[in-house]
Formats: sequence, C-alpha cells, structure tokens
Amino acid sequence: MGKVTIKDVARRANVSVTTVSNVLNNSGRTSPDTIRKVRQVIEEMEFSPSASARNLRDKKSHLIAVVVPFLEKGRLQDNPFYWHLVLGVEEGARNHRLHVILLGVDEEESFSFVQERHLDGLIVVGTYEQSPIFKKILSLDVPCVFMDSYLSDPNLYQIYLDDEVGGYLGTKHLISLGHRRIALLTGKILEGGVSHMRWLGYCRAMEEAGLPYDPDLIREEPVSTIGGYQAAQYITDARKQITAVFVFSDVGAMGLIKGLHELGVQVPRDVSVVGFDDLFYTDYMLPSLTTVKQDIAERGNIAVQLLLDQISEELRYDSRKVVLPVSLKVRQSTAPVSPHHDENRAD
Amino acid sequence: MGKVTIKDVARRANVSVTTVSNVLNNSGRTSPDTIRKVRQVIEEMEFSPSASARNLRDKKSHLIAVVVPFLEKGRLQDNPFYWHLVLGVEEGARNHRLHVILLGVDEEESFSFVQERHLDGLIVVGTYEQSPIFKKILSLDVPCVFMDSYLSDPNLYQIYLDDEVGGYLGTKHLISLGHRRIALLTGKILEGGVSHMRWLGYCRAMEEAGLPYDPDLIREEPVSTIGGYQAAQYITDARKQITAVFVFSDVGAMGLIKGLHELGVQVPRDVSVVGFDDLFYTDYMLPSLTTVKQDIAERGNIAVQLLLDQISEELRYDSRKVVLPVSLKVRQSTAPVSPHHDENRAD
DNA sequence: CTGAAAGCGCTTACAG
DNA sequence: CTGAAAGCGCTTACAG
Repeated sequence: MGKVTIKDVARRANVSVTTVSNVLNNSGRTSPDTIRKVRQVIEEMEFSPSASARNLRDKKSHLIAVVVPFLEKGRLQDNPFYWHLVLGVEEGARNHRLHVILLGVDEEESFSFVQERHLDGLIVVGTYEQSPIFKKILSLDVPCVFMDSYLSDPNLYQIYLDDEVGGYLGTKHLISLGHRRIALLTGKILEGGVSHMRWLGYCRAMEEAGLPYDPDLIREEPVSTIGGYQAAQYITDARKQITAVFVFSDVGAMGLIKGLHELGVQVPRDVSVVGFDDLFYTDYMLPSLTTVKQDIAERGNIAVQLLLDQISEELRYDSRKVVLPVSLKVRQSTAPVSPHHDENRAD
Repeated sequence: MGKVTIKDVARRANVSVTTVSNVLNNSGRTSPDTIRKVRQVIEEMEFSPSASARNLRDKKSHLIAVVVPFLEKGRLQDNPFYWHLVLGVEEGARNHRLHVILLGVDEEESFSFVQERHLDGLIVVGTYEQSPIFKKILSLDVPCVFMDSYLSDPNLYQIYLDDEVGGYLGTKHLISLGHRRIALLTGKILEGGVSHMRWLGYCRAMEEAGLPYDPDLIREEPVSTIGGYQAAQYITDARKQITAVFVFSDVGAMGLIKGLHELGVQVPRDVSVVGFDDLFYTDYMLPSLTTVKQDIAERGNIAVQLLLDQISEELRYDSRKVVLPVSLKVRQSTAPVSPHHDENRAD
C-alpha cells in the first residue's frame, strides 16, 4: 500500500503541499476551514510525516544518545544504576518528544554516528578529562551533558552529585557509631573524579574527628559486585583492625557483605558497611543496606532538561553545572562498634 | 563551519557526486585510483554521509526500537532484567550497524513514530494477545520480534524461554527436597502467557509426584520486589502449611525472603525459596538464591538476529519461534524440608 | 490565505 | 569507468 506522503494528502484535500505543511506545523497561515479539512484527510489516510525528510531539511533529528563507556570489552555494565539512569533519560526525552538511542562505546569509537544522524545532543556518562572518549566528544561540537565527570572547563554542561558531601555523610555516620578504622572501597581514584570527591569527603570527616589518615585503609579495587566480594579478604585482615567499610557503590557493598559472610564475619555485628547509590533493592538486602541516597532517575530527567537548555540556548538552571543533593539512608548494615571487637582481633 | 557534504567532497576530489557515492558504497564501478583519491579527500574533510538523506531515499533507517510497556504509569520498571535484555539488544545491534531506540509505551501510544522514523524493526517485550498494544503493533506492518508473549499466530517471530520446563525444574527440585506444600508467586496468569506456562510446569511436577493441586497455594500477586515482600504474610499463615515457595522472578524472591525474615521465618531453614531469571546479584544474596537460569543478554542478541532474518527474509533459524533453554541453578535458598517444621506450625 | 518552486544530501537508473 | 539528472518527502522564503 506504500507510505502516504504529504503529496497524497494535498491531492485528496484539494490543496497544495504547502498548505498541508502549514497545517502540520500550525504555522497560523491557514484558514480554519482548510485546517479542518486537511486534518480530516490526514486522519483518514493515517498520514504521518517522514522524519527523514524533516531531518534532512532542518538538520535536527529529535534524537539524542546516551553514551555509556564499556567497562568490560564489548558489553555494558551490569550495574542497575545505569538502567535507572537510562529510564530517567527516556522519561525526560519522552516528555519533550525526543527519542533516545542507547550506545555503548569503547575507545575505538569514532563517533561518526553523531554527524551521520544529526543527533541533537549527547548525554555522556562516566568519562573524565584524560579519556580519549572525552576528547573525541569535545571535537564533535554537539550539545552535550556530562554526568559524573568533574570536567574543569566551565563552558561544559555537567550534572553530578554532591559527592564530597556523600563521602562525608557516610564516613561521619560511621564515626558517630564509634568506628575509627574505617576502610574505603573506592574504585580507581582519578584526580577530580567522582571517587576522588567522595574520598575528600571521607578525609574531611576523619580529620574533623581527629582520626588519623591511613593509606592502608583505602582500596582502589573496582566497586563492582565481584570487586566488593574479593575485597572481603583484605578487610578482615586482623592487622588492619577494620571495623567499618564505606563502599562507593551498592553493588560493591553487596559483594563485600557476601564475602564477609563467607569468612564468618557478620554485618553489622563485626563490621559495619555503608554503600552508595540507594539502588532499588538495598532495602531488601539482608541486612538492609545503609547507603548514600541519590535520585538516579531524576538525574536522567534533569540531564535531558539541561541538554534542551543548551540546544535552545536559554538557561533554565543558574549555571551549567547542576549538583544534586545526596542524603544518608540509615538501615541495618551499620551499628555501633562492638566492645568485643578488639579482643576478637587480638588473637 | 558547516557540515561537509558529498558535493564538497566531489569538488575537492575533482569528480562527480556520483563517483563519490559509488566509492562510499563500494559499488565496484570505480577505478582504484579514483577510489584512493576520493577516500583520501573523505578522510581529510572528515566527511560522513547524512543518514537522513540516505534514509529518505532508501526508506530504511538502520534504527530499531525496543518497546517496553510500562507497568507503573509513565515509568519503566526497576527490574534489572530489562537492563540485561536491552544490553543484549544493544550489543547485537551494534554488531549489525544498527542503532537502538529505547521506548516505554502505554496503551495510549499511537506508534506513529514507527512510520515517521521508518524504523527497520521492533523488539517488543512482554505483551500478550489481548493487549491493545499488541493489536496496534500488528497493524503497523513492520518487522517485529516478540519476547515472552506466546502469540498463537504462527507467522509472528517470537523468542521466549522454555517456561514450562522452568516451572517444572524449580518445582521438581523442591519436591526432591521433600517439600509437599509448595506455594507459587506467579504474577497475573494470562491464558498462554509466561506465568501460565510456568504454572503448567509446576502442575506437571506436582502431578508426577502424586501431590495434590491446591489453588490456595497459588498467588497471582505481582512478582515485583514489593509484591514478594507483601506475600510473606500469606505464605507464613500456619493453616497453609507452606514449606517452600517458587517465585516467578528473582526480584520477587528477594522481596519475599526479606518479608519472611522480618516475620522471623528463616530461609531455607523454615521455608525454601526458588526464584526465576538468575539476575547478576542472586549469587550475592544472603542466602544466595536458587533460581531458574536464563541467559538474558543472549536473548537480546538473538532478538536482533531474528529481526534481521525477517527483514532480509532469509531464515537463519529453523522456525519463527526460538525457544531458549533454562536450567536450574541450585544455591542456598533451598534445603530439605525440616523435620521440626510441622511441630513449629502446630502451635 | 494559498501555491509554485527551490533545496536539504543522498542514490540510482541512464547515457556516454 | 564517469557524470548529469531525477527523485526521496518534507519546509520555507517568495509571490500573489
């Protein structure tokens, strides 16, 4: 039956394609009668205008991409964090009649698709200043919103959490429970990156409490589930005298708790654990996880807003950087340091 | 600086646009020398051909959409299952130079975007024969692959799990551990749907073992995390004498275990629990979850394959229905029915 | 208020 | 082996 085009509509409605187009775009140059007639024909013929043709004219695709760098070769990450985020983006995009392409990229990626598809914008997750991906994206000259990237260029649009405060809150909570030997599972700490900021918050809390900083307490292992799991051995090393661990992701915290459990160490009785993200399932873990909470889906929403601001060049937010608040969600994986602890570790 | 077009390339290379196009598409009608020259200019000018223009000509967009119906109003589901699935699709699509649009739809959705964007195909998750969404999609006349939908029309391309066997394996495992009162948390059971198939497997296992079917054991609550959590009360009702529960999703199983825990019921000592999906974190739960395993990401991959088969009209698979195997992953959430159980429940 | 025409950037018969 | 030209389905000055 072939696709119905604007020409078909024009013929059937006895008007020119110009007029149909004007009706389509509510240009206001058309008489009410004509509008009615054309609309009816459009309805009858189930006409929907070709996006390709429009894009070709307007150099706009109404298409944005969420770009997520791979960790593992060729496969995106398990962490449900990304799913929540993408859901937020999808929701935000839908409200603005935009479609979202999901894209995993590695360092080989040429990003030619951005030009090819005339993408309206990019939402880039988890890159950093030294990343080759970051450099390529910059040279693209396309509207971008960077998430969790702490880029120094003030002209870039960015959205991130108040990571320093997150690091501070989690640490402070543990300190208030009497913990003094607080380990950190950070993931790779890059100058000015997310982990770095959280680490700074940790340092501030420790210093405020007059607690010494011990590099032995900091583990830069990946904060994946398996990474947390594997860290359990280190954490329980008696010489470290660790009574609490702050893991910079919920999936990592889950792995750690599992690992500790298998080593016969109970959470929170023997070791307290704090996570980061507040994934949907943390409330259902055993024990439920004390964690630093963020509204991940909301971030996705705001990312779309910020992208549109940039495209339309009218700032809805005060600045090009949007910092979202975090809060501490206290659950059952943290407890006061137990008096018998030191004895246990003594032998 | 303005986008470089094929015209610019032609001019700079001293050839016609036809020739550039021929080089671009490896038509074989061009002399090696010309090819070399044109390729160099393309490189120099960083030319990448406009997808819009191509799409307009070819009526192909190299764009597919993953369509996921909302559960909650306006927001997609938390279940990481979808994330795994979408990752699989993204991976499959990438290998075939396709891009993936992610789209949440409700029953109001007009699906006009399919025509507007000349989508090459759709991967539709979790619909069913009576669904208005299903009907709309059919009338679209676009290549589709349906997942988990059990549609009777033999002309449709479908991919699903061996759900009946999944239901059978999980139930049989519990029976082999001595359980006789095995409850089911199914989610809504629709004639011929996923839950229905799994339920059939349950019935087969029960019957084989000579165990009576008791409708009181079947709960059609949603198998979301919270759904599982809320079912705990019912499960522990002493009169039901339930010693094992088979939950048709891992997230639901997690919720249930949490709910049971809060009621003082221990898993697997008091009640055994089997899940379904084998999400990445089930190995890290406490207790780790016995569950019916499927390769979710692989499904996404195959969905893309199947879609391409349909587009190119060459069957790579024997049939239009691909059924993927499931297996039982035994972990720590199931145990032999305990002898003290009946006594406990007696009071 | 309406329409004829140019043009967006490609590809593909067609001619040479 | 190469090129001039038509056409994909729109939108937008421009003219009336």
